[in-house]
Amino acid sequence: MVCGMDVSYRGVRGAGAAVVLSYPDLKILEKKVAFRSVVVPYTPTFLAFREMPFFTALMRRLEMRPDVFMIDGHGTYHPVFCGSASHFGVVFNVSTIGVAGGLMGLEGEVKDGGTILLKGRRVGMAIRDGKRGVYVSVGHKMSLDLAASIVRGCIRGHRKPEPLFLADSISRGAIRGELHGQ
DNA sequence: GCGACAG
DNA sequence: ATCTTGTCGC
Repeated sequence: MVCGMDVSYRGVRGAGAAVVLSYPDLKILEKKVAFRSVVVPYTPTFLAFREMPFFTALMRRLEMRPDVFMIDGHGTYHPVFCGSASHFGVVFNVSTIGVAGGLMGLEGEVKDGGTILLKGRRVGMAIRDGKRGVYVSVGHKMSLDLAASIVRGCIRGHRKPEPLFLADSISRGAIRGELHGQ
């Protein structure tokens, strides 16, 4: 089972969504949403501090035990090799994969074909389906090759792999729905 | 319609 | 990430 997690915002309010899918058939097994008010502003390379409260709430609500978590953000592709996907994996001691739509332009960053090197370390891979692709990096307890293989196995005709595509649309629908309930 | 993308 | 509106395309 693979679980996609993402957070959508509307002003100070945010909605986090976790979607558990079977693998490799990608059938939805569980969905959870958690609302919170954010207190931490967004600062590049510190995304985890803003999103962890949502992930923690979602982990409390999840009933299933996914084998791997897919996070909308980077893993080892980070100044200190610890992006939000890594941070989350370490805190909960689970396997994680970071998937993001773009690079940040970090110091010591080199693109070697589809491979991303950071200060000489192989920290990411570009995975493309159509015109634009996504960047995959290891979060925690996972090899880059397996992470890339799993992400490829979750692509279903969208730029983002299905677990994140679903978590993204569910969290967006949830935060917009909260507006209508006020 | 839904998703991608311009901007 | 979000705001907003239209257009192109499957």
